[in-house]
Amino acid sequence: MAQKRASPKRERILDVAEELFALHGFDGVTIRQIAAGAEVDVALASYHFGKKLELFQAVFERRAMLLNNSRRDALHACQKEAGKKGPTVEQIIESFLRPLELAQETGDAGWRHYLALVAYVNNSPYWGPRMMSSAFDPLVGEYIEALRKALPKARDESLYWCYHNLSGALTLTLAQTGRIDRLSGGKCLSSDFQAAYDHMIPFVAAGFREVCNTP
Amino acid sequence: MAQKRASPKRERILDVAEELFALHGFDGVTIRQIAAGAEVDVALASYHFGKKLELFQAVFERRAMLLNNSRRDALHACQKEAGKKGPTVEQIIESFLRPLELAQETGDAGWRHYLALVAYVNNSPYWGPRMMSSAFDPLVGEYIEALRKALPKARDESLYWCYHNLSGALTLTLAQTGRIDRLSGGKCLSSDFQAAYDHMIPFVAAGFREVCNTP
DNA sequence: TTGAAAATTCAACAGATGTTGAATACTCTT
DNA sequence: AAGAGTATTCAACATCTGTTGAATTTTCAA
Repeated sequence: MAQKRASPKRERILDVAEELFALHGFDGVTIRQIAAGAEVDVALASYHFGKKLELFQAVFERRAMLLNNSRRDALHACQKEAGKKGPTVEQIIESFLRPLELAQETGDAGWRHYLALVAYVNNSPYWGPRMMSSAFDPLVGEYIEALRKALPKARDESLYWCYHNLSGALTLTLAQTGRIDRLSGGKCLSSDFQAAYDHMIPFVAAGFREVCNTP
Repeated sequence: MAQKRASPKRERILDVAEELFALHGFDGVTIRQIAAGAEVDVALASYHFGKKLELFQAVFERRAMLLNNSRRDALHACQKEAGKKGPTVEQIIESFLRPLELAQETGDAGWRHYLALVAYVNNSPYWGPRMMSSAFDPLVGEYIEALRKALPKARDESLYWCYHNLSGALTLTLAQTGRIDRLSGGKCLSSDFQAAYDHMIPFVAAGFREVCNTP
């Protein structure tokens, strides 16, 4: 049943589920924990979303399109600005990463939780193939085409493996495990997405150039 | 109770648990599923390992020391060979990644499952801080010191963020989600660790140089 | 205000879950 | 072969799980 009236408890269920699924995964969270966190009866989750799996998908899809639109706008903007010769590798990667940071700047903790959930899904051999490709692959294809244009000598395999490295570095960042905090003795913070991207962009761009410019 | 006699069923429990935990995570696997997979009674897991959490830890620790030793040998070997000036960034990263590949060459599927489990743990905001640092951080510290010596101009933050990028790219590789297979239309295979490292080593080395040579 | 539709709660189910204590089978030393 | 120690199974528990149908409350247009 589609919602007909504003139902704040419905949103609270999504918010709490988002946070808990990101932290413990699909099987590590019970409907009762979500209901308790949202201060809501257990049955309400089923009423609004049906099965547990459908709630999980609803959480995943709620912000997926917003994120895709934000990224697509950033990519097209830098393509328009670069003109006929096309954007540089740095500009393309920047347009891939910075939208994630803007989402954080709103101060909304929900986006932080959501990105950790995407990291969980993307890194999972079970959920990854089931949920990532339909939601994100089309836009990723656009990015890879843009990168191919910026790196004309690149072989296909090199391009995909390089994107894989970018995706991995990004995924571990979004997961916010706090491991770098301890490893660096507090010099680096998992919560500091801006610092992460400031270092990731030149790192990844240099990697692409090294691997994709030398056939 | 420590095992006093050779008990093949005990090993089978560890093998099956390794595979299932890697695929579905700690909460996504039941003791009964593990017992069924190992063709063993449910109670046997408790008899050998105690609580479910202790079984999980036993699986995680079984190969941790073997992996650490293999990596430490590789690092020390390339340090010895390089002499006083120390190994290059490529050599250090090679000694970090190639042992993972050798573990696969034995043909033992167990190592493949184990590495996917490490990826799951490392990417988890819940398990990462609890299990990774005690098992792997000491050796990671050695690697970072070696990298610092090879990149004398590097600031601490740069060094840690670059290692974070390396760790992320590696983690997604170990997870073997098969996403790159679909994305590349079969040109790249998640199961091909050698191809992954062949591209990852120059990619990451170039990234380190770019970020850590320009203060 | 009334009444219907939507939102929410209540109560309960059937099945699955981790764990345990007692019972049985196995293995090896003497 | 006897027997002690180990490995394994059997049977059962209390608790928790997702889900559902009925009852109740809230919302809002007429």
